Amino acid sequence: MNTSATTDPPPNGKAATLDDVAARAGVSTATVSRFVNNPSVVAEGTAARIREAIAATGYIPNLLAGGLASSRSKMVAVLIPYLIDSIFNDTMQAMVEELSAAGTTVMLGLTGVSESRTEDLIRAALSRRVDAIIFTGPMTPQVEQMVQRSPALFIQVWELPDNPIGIAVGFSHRDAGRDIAQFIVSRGYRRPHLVTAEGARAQMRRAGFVEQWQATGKGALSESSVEVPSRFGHARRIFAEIRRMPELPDVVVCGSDQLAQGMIVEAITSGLRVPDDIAVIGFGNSTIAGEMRPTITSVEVDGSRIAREAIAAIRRHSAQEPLRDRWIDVGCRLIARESA
Amino acid sequence: MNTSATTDPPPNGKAATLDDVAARAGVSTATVSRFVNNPSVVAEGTAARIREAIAATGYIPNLLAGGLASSRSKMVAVLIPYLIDSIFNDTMQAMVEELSAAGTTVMLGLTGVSESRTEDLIRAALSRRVDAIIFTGPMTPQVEQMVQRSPALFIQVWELPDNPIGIAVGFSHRDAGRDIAQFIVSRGYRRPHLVTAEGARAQMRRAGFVEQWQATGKGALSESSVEVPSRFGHARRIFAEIRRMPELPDVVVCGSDQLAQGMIVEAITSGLRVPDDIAVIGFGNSTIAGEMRPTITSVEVDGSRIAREAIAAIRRHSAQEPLRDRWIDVGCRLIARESA
DNA sequence: CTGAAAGCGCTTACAG
DNA sequence: CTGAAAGCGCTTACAG
Repeated sequence: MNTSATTDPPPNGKAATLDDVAARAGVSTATVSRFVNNPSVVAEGTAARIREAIAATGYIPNLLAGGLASSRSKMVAVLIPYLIDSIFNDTMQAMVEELSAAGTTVMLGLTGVSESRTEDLIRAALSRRVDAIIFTGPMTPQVEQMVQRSPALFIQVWELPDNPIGIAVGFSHRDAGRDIAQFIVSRGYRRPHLVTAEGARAQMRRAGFVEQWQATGKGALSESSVEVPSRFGHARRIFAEIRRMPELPDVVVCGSDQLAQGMIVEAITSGLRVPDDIAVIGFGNSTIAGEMRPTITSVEVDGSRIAREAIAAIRRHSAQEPLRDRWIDVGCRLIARESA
Repeated sequence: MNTSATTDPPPNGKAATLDDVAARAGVSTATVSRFVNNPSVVAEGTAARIREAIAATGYIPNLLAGGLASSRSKMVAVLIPYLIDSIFNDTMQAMVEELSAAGTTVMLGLTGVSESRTEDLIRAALSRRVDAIIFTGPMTPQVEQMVQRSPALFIQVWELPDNPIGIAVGFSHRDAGRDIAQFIVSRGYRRPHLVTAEGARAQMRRAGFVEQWQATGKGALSESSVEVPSRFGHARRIFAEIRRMPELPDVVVCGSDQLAQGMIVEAITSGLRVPDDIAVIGFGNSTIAGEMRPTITSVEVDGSRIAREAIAAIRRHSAQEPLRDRWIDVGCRLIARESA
């Protein structure tokens, strides 16, 4: 037990390096490096001396140097549109936690809906020589080109594009839309109102919904659109639109649980009962879906699974193993609760 | 105008380096480096040739190497407890956006409430030789020690501790608590119910509230406590507690707008009117505060200002300028809306 | 299991 | 305004 870690000042003014540790432990820097990265390959006696030296010097490896030398940065970029109210938040929470637990540094980029910002962030990620880029945004030719010539693994999550550059971990938004329509039909709703955000994924869900509704539904479909992301605050305007309709819809299909929550608040405030007078369906199964009153019928996406699959793929890619699949379909499932 | 950027393959299989650019432009690597980091110091003719070479080779600087050589990583760590429902989200959104816009890479760490995880993340940040660490968690001796011997600027945000290690950008939670009590008194409420989360900052607000209430309030104060973070989902239990009380409180003071939102939903669902039967106050002035029905009386914290001050401090620190203040008080202000 | 040494791709005094 | 060269702190074949 050596307690000098807290008392020994660094040898000089600056941070301890591998050299300092090696000198103190009486071994070469190569051996210290091996110990730090893969302790099992050094003899136990040597390891003990190195451990002591690391503690005594307060050595913290310089991953800038390490990454440069090994050309493996152990860093992954995570690019999402917003931090606030994003439908990806649960997935990203799991993603960031698991990456950190695996010793990977997470670079966060907020793309908003700006293509130029997205490109800047991709460029920044490539500048850091990230091992992978986890991406939720829409592809542009610029992004595609930058990413293609880089060795970083490009992972599109929350969707399954036809031709992913790297790999995709997600689900079919078209199928999700169909599932919702099917559910609505099975419950006997006849006047659905569909609220769709402008993004590509939301449009895919809309397409699936409309397709299925036209095939099996009975009654008229009305629609509204909102900016991305589908937020709580959009509900006020949408609800006003609905109230102006000659006949009230019997179910409102929302692009997020936050928007669904807003619709419920608007409905209740104006004296309607949910789901009796008007039913509401959300999307994403965020935590509040199960906590709202009434609880919100929503579509669950297994964010942890997406995170795990993405991380497994990164691990394989880093180990030079071939990627097994270009598409990893994690599916999604509708959870019927009180609101519809 | 040179369009070869999109057509020229990289010279060999790997990414272009400064050497490639320098060779193509017929200058030294030093000059290219200067051009990349400070274009104005190179002659215009030279600059033009370098620009062409960069475009042609698709050169993307390696910031691992750059950071190692300059010992300025242009990276900042942002450590927050959660991505979901966090009261910091608006501040952090602004922070990340402004950092990115300034060309700084953001390393994101999710500390949860775990001290060991916090320490791992601090260590990871120091391993990357970040220029600064933006921190919202509680200090531990371990964290303090690691951070103290590092050249990174340590910035505690959303609070003003007595003795910050680096600097603090925040506000007095005690004063915030006092302000809320004062508001309540001024509105004539007499039976406040205070819901406090376990975290240190929430406890400070509680202390300020209780102090002020005892000095100027009239009537009995009741209390509940919740886990951090103060979430929407906590409302159900708290409301049940309140209903069991012999006399209903006339105002519920919540630790976040999300919790306040939950309280409103619970109240309305059980047939109470807000604020007539029971008033509700939030904290943080998140976007939903102004969007909820009724809109939520809350305490505004200027997240953008916190972000800007933090970034200005980082800039000064990186430029070796002396820090001006150890505490930057951005204050906070109560915004009266419909809910109380 | 361990060491000597080259090399990763930049930056930056220093000199001109 | 520009170049030659040392150095940042690691990793990793290669050899033993």
